[in-house]
Amino acid sequence: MAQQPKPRRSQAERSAETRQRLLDAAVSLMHERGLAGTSTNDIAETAGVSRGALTHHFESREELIAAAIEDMLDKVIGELKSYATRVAEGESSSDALIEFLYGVMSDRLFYVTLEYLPEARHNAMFRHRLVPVVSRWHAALDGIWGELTARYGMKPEAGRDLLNATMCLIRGMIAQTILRDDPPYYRRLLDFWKASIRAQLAAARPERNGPRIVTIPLRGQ
Amino acid sequence: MAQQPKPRRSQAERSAETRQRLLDAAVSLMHERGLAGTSTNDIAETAGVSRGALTHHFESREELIAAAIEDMLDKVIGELKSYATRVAEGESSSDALIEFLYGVMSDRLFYVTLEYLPEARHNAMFRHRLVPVVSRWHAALDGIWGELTARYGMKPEAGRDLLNATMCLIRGMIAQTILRDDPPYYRRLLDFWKASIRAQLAAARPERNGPRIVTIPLRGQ
DNA sequence: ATTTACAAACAGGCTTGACGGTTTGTTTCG
DNA sequence: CGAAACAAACCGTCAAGCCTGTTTGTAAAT
Repeated sequence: MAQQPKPRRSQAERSAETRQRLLDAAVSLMHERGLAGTSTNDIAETAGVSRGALTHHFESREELIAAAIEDMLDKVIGELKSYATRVAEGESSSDALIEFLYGVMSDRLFYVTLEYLPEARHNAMFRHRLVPVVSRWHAALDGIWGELTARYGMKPEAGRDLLNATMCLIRGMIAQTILRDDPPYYRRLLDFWKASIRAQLAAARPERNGPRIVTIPLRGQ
Repeated sequence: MAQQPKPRRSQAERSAETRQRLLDAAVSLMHERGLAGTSTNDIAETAGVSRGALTHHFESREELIAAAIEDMLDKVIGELKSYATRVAEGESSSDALIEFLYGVMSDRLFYVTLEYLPEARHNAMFRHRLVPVVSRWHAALDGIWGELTARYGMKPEAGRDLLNATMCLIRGMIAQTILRDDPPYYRRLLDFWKASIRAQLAAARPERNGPRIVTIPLRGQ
């Protein structure tokens, strides 16, 4: 019989852990069963706490869901910033960045987003609660991308267009995976996009190694 | 007292109208209140028929929702095909096509799609029911786009990449509108994309009017 | 001892699918 | 043709299930 591990945790510790377990459970269930299929009962059970504990920590289901999304996004923003420092140290290509972004989005992030977007669309309270968090996420994205495009001597505005297009493309791809299961298709599309970005970045600094893709049409002139 | 307009409709006519009213109501409500906020009660009320009539025509809520989506998609496929004939007659540019596609998607189509995608993701029956309809939609898209790219002498594969990227971009943009209300942003992004497509199409037929966008970097060489 | 964290039971509301009954249209047959 | 038999469309009600938020009770920390 092992000694019971009871290190007499402080209230703050107990509380924080319970809260975190609930947040994690909420995100996992949203991902696995969808928002509609995620009841407060399920969340409490998955978290291994009672429903009473849940109602103690969160005023309503909506509040819990919003907090869970916020927590998820903050963690991903952390990942993004740590990646940004690596880019700043010159350890990244546009290909790698696109691959990284697609990885982050398709791991769980955008599938969970697809779960709560409808709710955000029809529930103003919920939406307003989430907008600032999403803004932080975009700011973090802008930072890392600005780093990259600046290095290529690209104008910030043009770079931002490229970033925004990239993110929209990734969103659209992931949304499509739900009704079209075709990995080679997505692989091909992502490679196509990486090549496009490479070409545009190369075109942005013609003084260095010059544009390689755009030279092809010159034969015709 | 006006004569009651009772042209003694046949059973088939009565039935078809009731059914159609239910389908239309279901799509409208999905768009306005979301899938979760659309009960069979609401649908029957909006359609102006009794709930009994609803259960008579559709075995279950799920079946009704699926039929409504199918109906919506089939109608849009119709629009698409009629647009395709206009393209075949040479009455369209890539700019106009992109604008048309964005218009179709953002009018209702993709917002409704965002409503049922989560359900499709977690409900295999529902998903399998929808896959063939979505395939028809993509086939219609391929047709119209192939028409356009062929006219520009572009290889079918390259053209398809462009189409797929365009559709994913549009999907991602529309998804983003829910948490980012910023029309100029979307306008700008769409214009950016139209320019990109124009450049790629121009590059595909250098023998005609030659590439205009890609000539800029030549100064540096 | 008092506040905080947690637990369990409860009540109200909503939704879906099922069922019996009614109206309307169609077909059969004298 | 006309009535009767049949089938389809339609209506209103009901019961079972689930979910959320509330309330009441207990244990743990300060």
